Amino acid sequence: MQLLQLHKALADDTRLRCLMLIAELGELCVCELTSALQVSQPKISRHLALLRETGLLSDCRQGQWVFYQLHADLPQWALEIIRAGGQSQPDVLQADIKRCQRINNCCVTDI
Amino acid sequence: MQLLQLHKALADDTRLRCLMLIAELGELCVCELTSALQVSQPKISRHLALLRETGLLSDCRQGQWVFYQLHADLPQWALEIIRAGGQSQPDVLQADIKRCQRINNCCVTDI
DNA sequence: TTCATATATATGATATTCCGTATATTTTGA
DNA sequence: TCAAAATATACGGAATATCATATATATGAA
Repeated sequence: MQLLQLHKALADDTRLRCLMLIAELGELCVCELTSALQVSQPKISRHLALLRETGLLSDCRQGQWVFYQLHADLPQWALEIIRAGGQSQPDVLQADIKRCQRINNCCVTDI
Repeated sequence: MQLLQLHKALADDTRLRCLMLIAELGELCVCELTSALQVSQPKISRHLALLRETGLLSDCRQGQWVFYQLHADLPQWALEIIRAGGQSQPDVLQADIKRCQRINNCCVTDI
């Protein structure tokens, strides 16, 4: 993971919101992100694939669903960049979180 | 200054190195950055202009030279992202610093 | 096996970014 | 006023990125 690659990965609105949402809420599946960001499924999938290839996210299939989470091996400086970014626009993040309720969603897994 | 704009601004090798160098050394002029990064003057100028327009840098003309520095009004989260990034590749940063000696340069201003 | 759901990928068009080169602007000193 | 140095900008062209749409793959249930 290189610093330049991280900035490139986060230099897109869809990817940035996906990552911030996952950093805040833990693991999320594709359909949850689709409903939270209100964008098409192929678009979400493409961007998640890039975040995975960059090393920012890891995926884990559970049945029909694929859950994405922050990659376990992220270096400290990357975690700090992500965390600092989360403080920049709490309103945007909160709005995405609101739309991300698992209630009424496809994949209620636990609780 | 929006988080997305910051990541876009730093999603380029030339801009990233310029910013890291300035964050580390304080104010630098265009010719110093040109010699440190070994890239053409118009290329440096164009990228510095973008960093300035994004709000990351401010410029200050001193005679023939224009010095760039971190913008004074940067929010805390932006400073944290910059600082964390500086820890990611100390070797690259040190190499750029070495090439940035003011000795033999055009614009030795003080000391 | 067949169908429905969730996710991934391919494709071609559009938009954005980046670069080299040439040229313009500003400042200093002769 | 002229020349030189430092910096900025304009202008195509080339490379990248992004998107919508269509289609493929994988899983679970009937």
